Amino acid sequence: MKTIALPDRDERLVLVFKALGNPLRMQLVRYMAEHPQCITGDLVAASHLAQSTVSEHLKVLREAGVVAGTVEGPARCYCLNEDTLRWLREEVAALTQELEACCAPEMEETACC
Amino acid sequence: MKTIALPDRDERLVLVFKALGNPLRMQLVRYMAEHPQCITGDLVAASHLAQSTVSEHLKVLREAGVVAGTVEGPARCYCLNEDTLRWLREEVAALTQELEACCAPEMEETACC
DNA sequence: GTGCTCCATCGTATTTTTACGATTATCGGG
DNA sequence: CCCGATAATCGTAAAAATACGATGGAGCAC
Repeated sequence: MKTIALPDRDERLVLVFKALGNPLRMQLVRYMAEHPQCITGDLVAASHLAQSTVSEHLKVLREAGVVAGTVEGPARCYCLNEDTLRWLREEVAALTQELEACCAPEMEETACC
Repeated sequence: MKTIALPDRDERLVLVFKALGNPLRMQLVRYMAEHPQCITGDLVAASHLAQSTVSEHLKVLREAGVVAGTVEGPARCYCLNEDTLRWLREEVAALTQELEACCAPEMEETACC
């Protein structure tokens, strides 16, 4: 807690959550899930927003490791980073499990949970 | 896409991601995972921030359904909402699976992914 | 080289988030 | 009923995120 920095793991986790915690970026991610080989221009067209805006959002997703963008001729081909998504799923699962180990069996009346 | 609202599912997903996409809130969640019966005051003490600040963050987590706060005498007992975390894990898993169904086997050279 | 297409970055205005102190509300104990 | 303890809410200031047009840069065709 306090002023001390978060462990790298949580820092990355927060970065990924923050990247996914925006409506447009969520839509971009969904679009990429449905269109595995898409280019920035496709995403711009689908979003109905300015090209620069979409580009900024793609940067956030890139920096969080949620997507990868490879140069494909003059364009850039974007796709989701499966490793990150798998890692994210496991981190969320770990949170749940940590809980079950604590709150699990017979403490119904002891307190809130 | 466009100006049309997101489906409820994505709206909720964004809300949860946004709630978790903040360093302090992440720390609060971790604290709750380790201390299943904690009170607002505990979280305030651990965070070294003003009580009102922590209370606002707890509100964000509550409204996203990430935590539940039950009245426990004059205090409020907070704990993680396991249902939400399980749901979140499944949503993330669904994203990954959707991808694997598309990009899966032998398209190594066709494009970026 | 010139030009063209595609995209990232820059500068800026607007909106949202964050953090704080002060205030208000609620629950018990006397 | 009044009090003390515990938290939520309000008002405000500072910081960050968002969206845009304009500019700049990299790749390819010619």
